[in-house]
Amino acid sequence: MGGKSTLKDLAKILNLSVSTVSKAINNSPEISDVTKDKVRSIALLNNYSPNKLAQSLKSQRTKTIGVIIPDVLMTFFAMAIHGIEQTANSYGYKVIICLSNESLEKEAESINTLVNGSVDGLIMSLSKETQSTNDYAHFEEAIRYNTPIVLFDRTSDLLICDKIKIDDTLAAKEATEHLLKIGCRNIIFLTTIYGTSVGEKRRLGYLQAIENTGVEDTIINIKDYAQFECILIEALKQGKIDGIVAADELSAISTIKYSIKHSYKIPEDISVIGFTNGVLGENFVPSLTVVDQHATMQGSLAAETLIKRLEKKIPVEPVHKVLKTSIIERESTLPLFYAK
Amino acid sequence: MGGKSTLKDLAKILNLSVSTVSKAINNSPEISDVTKDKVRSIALLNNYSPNKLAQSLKSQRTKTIGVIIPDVLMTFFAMAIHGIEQTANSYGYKVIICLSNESLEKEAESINTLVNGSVDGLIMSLSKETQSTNDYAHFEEAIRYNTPIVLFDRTSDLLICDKIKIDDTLAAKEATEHLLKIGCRNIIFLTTIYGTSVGEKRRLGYLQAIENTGVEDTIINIKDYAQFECILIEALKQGKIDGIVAADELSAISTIKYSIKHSYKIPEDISVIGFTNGVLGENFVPSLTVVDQHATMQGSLAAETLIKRLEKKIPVEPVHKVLKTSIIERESTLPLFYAK
DNA sequence: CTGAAAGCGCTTACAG
DNA sequence: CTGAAAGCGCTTACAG
Repeated sequence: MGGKSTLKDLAKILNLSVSTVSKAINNSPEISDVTKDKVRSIALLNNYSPNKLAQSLKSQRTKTIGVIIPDVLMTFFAMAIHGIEQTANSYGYKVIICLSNESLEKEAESINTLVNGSVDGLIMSLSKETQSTNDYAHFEEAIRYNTPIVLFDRTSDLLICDKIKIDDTLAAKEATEHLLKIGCRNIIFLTTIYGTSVGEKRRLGYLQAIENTGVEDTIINIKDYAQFECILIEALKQGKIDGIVAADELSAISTIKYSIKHSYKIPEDISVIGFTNGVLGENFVPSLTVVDQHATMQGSLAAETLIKRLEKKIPVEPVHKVLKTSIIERESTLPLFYAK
Repeated sequence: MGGKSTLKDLAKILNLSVSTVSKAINNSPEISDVTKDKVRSIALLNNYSPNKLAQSLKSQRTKTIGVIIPDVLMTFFAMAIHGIEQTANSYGYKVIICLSNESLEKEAESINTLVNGSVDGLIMSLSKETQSTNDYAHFEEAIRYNTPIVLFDRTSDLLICDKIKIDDTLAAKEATEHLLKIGCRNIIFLTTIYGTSVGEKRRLGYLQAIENTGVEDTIINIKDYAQFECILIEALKQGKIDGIVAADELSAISTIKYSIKHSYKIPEDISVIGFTNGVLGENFVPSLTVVDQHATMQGSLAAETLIKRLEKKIPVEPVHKVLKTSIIERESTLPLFYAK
């Protein structure tokens, strides 16, 4: 009644000491059942609930995990958040979210504000800038505070910590091989996420796949969506492209969109495969064949790993989990039995 | 060096009292410049940064705001988060995110865990279940704790607090009128968010728009996406539908997708208008004409309002801000000059 | 079985 | 200008 009640308030009402009340509420075996009952009913009556801040200060644990990701608007990260949140909650943990907006500085700020008492641990996917400059000085703070970090998706070999990811090289290799299998012979790799670890590895996988197949390698790197159409169409004019591996969801969709606009038929003329199993690709016409990176699962595993680490339920060596990706065949690629 | 340093640590090193060190660090005028300098250099050397938990316990302010939304995967909410996060950060606030998953129970849990010390205030958009059962008992806890709440988008008249929203009725009316203007005469309203305040209001706006125009009202309410195609096509067969107002982004896209699949031409046969200006509608072919609800702006305003409320920079009467929506004309509706 | 005391890390009114 | 003391709300080792 009228604001939050504290242990002190209850103690006064009950004519007991704060310690006794505390123990009663925490069901300590030290306390008699009679007292426990009395305390509990008064606690209920006064809607008592312990102050989390005070508990955290005492226990040095917040039961909160910090999540720092580049962007909520990318389907992949929205799905990952979903997984993190669900799993964290099931273990009784809350989630604080910070967005780096692909900026190293904001990533650093986020680490610094979270690390000092606000969270027990961190789940991160690195910003573009961090990955391209390879500058990890801003992680020092987290290390000094002994705050465990779990990296997912966009990870780095220079950071020693738990990691959840997919084998991007292998995934892109398989995606490219899928195009080869259905008969594509002029396959290009298109990326708008150049500079990220995953973009780089996917490029590598593409190159590995076409090695010794006689397919020539063409990498298209688009920095600005404003020039997407122009660059893509120019490339399509060069050779008779029949397959495109796009490094993320939106660029795959854009590829299809502009190709169709310029009278290329998808998948008859060009088969397109993308990354991330999101609503965008699922609902597009033609629907997008994608490499499923199991975003929700990555998030969920990251949360589980972090929590087990915090609760010391896993061995000290860093966890390095690599999820198997799978290809979801949809309409943007020729079906296998069509194979020329 | 080796873990976090506290005021006590610094005091010991400096041979000063904890109080003096605290004041020096907070640049209190009570302290001499010489001492301040000494304290600061030692603080820097030991990477001292104050423990947020302890500060919060003392000041009874966490500088954190809790956000409870139904779903991150809906573009609208992802955009809103983006706005909230950005604005909150610019004011030096952190953001804790909880997802209700459209469930009243989870919404209640989130309120309860956040309200007790973890956050200074709450930004919420109500879950479907909360809105359809009209049960607000779980808000009691927030009220008792005197935690200010700002509601956005999915609000309720039964809750007295700050609110940021759009005029959904008017927006749907304008959307429908847009279809009328381009010549549509058989317009249906399609919704998958029946039971939410916004869904209901949009339905009303549609009805208002067609009143006295001779257009017959047809409401299609789809509960399960598995039946979307079937229900939609059945409806299209009934009459010669030439316009569809869809209550959200995904249902608009699905409408277009299945219509095209069944050989209807968009927009030549049917013009489709949806809600939310997201990547999905923007990149679809044909691109989607939408009512822009200014999701990011709603989030940003919600954050600003909450923070001003917390810092007592606005009058006590609840803020009720209604954003003007705008229609973004794209390819899924006939252009105006085509009007029959 | 109950309570007084110390302490988590900080701030601030009060003395000196 | 500096410091001792109290307190934010809790927990827990120690006495009784």
